[in-house]
Amino acid sequence: MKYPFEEIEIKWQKFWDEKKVYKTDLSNTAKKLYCLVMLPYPSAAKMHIGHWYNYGPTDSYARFKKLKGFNVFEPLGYDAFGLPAENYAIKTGVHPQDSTLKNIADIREMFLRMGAMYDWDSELMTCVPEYYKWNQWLFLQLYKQGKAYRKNAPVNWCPSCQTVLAREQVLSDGTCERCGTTVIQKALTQWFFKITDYVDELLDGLNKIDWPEKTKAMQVNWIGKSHGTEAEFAIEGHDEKITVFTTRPDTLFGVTYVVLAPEKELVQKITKPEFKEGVDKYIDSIKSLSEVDRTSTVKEKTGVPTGAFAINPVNGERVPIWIADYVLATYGTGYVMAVPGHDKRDFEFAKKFNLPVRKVILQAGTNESDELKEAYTEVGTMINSGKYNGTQSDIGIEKISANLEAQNLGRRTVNYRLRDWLISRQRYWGTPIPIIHCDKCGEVPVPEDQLPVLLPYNVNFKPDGGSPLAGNEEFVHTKCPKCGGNAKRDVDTMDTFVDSSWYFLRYLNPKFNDGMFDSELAKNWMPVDTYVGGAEHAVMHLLYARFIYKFLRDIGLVNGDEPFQKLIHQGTITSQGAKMSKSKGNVVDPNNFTEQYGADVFRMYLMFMGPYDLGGDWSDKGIVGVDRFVQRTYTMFETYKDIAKENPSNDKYEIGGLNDAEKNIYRKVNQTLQKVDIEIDNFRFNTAVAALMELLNELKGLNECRKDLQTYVLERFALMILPLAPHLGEECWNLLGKEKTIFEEPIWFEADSSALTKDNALVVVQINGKVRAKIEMPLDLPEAEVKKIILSDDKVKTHIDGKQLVKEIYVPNKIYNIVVR
RNA sequence: GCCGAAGUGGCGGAAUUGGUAGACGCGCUGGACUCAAAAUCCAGUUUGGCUCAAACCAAGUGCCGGUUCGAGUCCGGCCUUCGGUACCA
Repeated sequence: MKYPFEEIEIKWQKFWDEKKVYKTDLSNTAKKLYCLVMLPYPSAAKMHIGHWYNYGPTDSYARFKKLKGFNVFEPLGYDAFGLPAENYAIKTGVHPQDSTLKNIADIREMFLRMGAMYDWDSELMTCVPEYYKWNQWLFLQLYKQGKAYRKNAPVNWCPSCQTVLAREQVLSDGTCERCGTTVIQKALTQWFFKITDYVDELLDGLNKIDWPEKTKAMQVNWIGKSHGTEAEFAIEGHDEKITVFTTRPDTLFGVTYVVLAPEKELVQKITKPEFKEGVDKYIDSIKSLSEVDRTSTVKEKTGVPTGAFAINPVNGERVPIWIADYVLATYGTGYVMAVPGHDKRDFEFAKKFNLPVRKVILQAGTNESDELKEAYTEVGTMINSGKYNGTQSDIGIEKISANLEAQNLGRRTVNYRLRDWLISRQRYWGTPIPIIHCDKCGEVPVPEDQLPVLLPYNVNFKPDGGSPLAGNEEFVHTKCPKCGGNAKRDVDTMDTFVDSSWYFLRYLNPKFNDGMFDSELAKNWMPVDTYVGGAEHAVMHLLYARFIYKFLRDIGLVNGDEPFQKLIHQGTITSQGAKMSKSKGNVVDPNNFTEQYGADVFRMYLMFMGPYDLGGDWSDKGIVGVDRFVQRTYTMFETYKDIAKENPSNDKYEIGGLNDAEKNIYRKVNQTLQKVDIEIDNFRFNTAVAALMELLNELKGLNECRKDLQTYVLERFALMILPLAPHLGEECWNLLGKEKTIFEEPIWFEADSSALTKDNALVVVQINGKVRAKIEMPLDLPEAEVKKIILSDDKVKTHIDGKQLVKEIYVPNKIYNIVVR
């Protein structure tokens, strides 16, 4: 009979639900395992194959761990605030709350259909006051410590999303991470979280966690720590100084000009009157450029002189001050000393504007008088550098830095690329920022007992350039908590990455009323043991969550320094070579396959396709193979219906007491047990499925085994397939005639180690590295015996006859390599 | 440019510490069953040579070179693809 998946899937889902088999007892922490998967965003677009690929295999891992005796906590929630719902509302008029709740219902249904073992009592969504109240509370705690602050700064503005973005949310090509529109720069007063307070810890903590090296490298690069020296250049005729940051103080003698970022205020102060027009014009021309154009490395460098001069602290030399857009106001001090001889960018710039190039580092094997064709940026011997001449430049770095410090003209310092996290959003569908602006008292935090600041339902969320909440009079007008006078609420909402930076703590008790989360539970259940999600969050979510976790630790709410111990990235499933998206029209609907083959086959096929972290281009070519495997499995269990009732198995069999067919199968099943165990544990589902297929092929000889051994084998087969195809697994177990289901009483069979050995060894004979024969012989034979057998082999003889044996290498029970001449 | 990962049959992909390359699956070919087809089952399937066939021989894991008794795996130099990042001083 064909495996009736519709019937069987519904049957077990209902059963699991009724028995509440997935409810985790959080009071039992002896063998706790927190398995977390990044919470889905409930967008209007239906779940696609990528979702199944993310959630299905992770659930299989969690189930496997449960069978292995772990007390597994596997929760699920919804990242329910955010732009797409609001944009959808603008387009269709459907309120974000309504569409979001509907989408959540759809997603939940899909997860049930998948047969995932989520603890539904822990389900949460971020868009309800019970949740976002605690975003506000978190904000206030950060605020109290000066870690949430407001400043006017040039920020990234997405003209399409009509909101500012954090730096991490701007892609490398200068476009918006969400919508792909080119982001522009705007100076605005916005709220920031001071992630930079934790910068060193965020860097060092990476050494303590089991994450993909690639991801750690991305965070390291993003944080961008660099050691260097600040040097002070006096400005001719001004009291102010220009402090530059450099990683190469050894090249200070090669400075031939100084460059300021055009937007720095100092520029206005020092520009000579006769240069003012040129400078103003230049600054204007820069403003009209987008961030993409501005930072493009291909673009020719531009700049203008200010007419002012700076004094080099090491040699008192007078050098011109320029402004140029290749110097960024946001990195270092915004001022740069230019050493064209030994910096690529400075070289280019100097060549273009005919500024002098001075060689101060001599490349080994070249002459002082050789003209520099390009900047030499490596270590060399210092020249034209006064008393440092002849010094190796890497030593010169130390010497000059020490000297600057001694003269109070500079200091060694550290610079970071990481900037504070901009969390304000000029949008509606998010957490209101709990701040009141009072004319008298200024910025006043909403008292904690007045939280949550509710997000009003009625609001005009059509974009008109400002925050939608500003249009809701009732929301905006309030009393100042300090003086009682009329005041206005902050009308911005928070970046949704705030929601997702601590949701995993809330899962432990989403109904908790006395705080952000149940701190006691968190102390017992954190860190998350295994976290699975997309690599695209490497420098956004995964950095923010680490930061917030460290802050929560500092205010005593959690123990430990890192929230996610082990991190796994699932690969991306593409379709026709591209990411699946509605606009490309290449979205593959999972329902096509679940309707035809059932959830188990589909899940298993996704796992069988290839390595989990690789992803790949979608093709349904092989799904019939997995379907056949499931059909054959089901047929086999039907054939042996109720066998466990009539012929209970032993826990173990003595190899010696088995006939050949039994021996083979007994060994194979135990080998597979060991293999499947290791493979699933390491998220190598493809090889786990393959091992089970191999076993099934071997079980053709099952009817030649004694009955109770048949039970032994089938019990193990059912158990192994269960994490991968949960409905089928339960059904198979049930067919054996078992009273209890596996998930009521999770068990796992350990492999019988005595069954993993072989009777014979197959020794491969190589002659000059080429395989010439394969000879079966008893295990662990002394080498001399082995040699005797091999040299008497006909095939071997033909290859060594008449030749001289030079060398022999024997790898016991495996390889015998003979070198002849 | 820099950082990271990958490149294996017609296809998806296997291969402890260097030790039988191609597991498992798809597809294809042949056969069984069938009036026929589908489904299912059995056998074969890296390429080339030789052969009725088997045996056998040769080549083969992106390219070139190296280390080694032995390299998909290690080392050096490239090429391609995919991610990340990009004037960071």
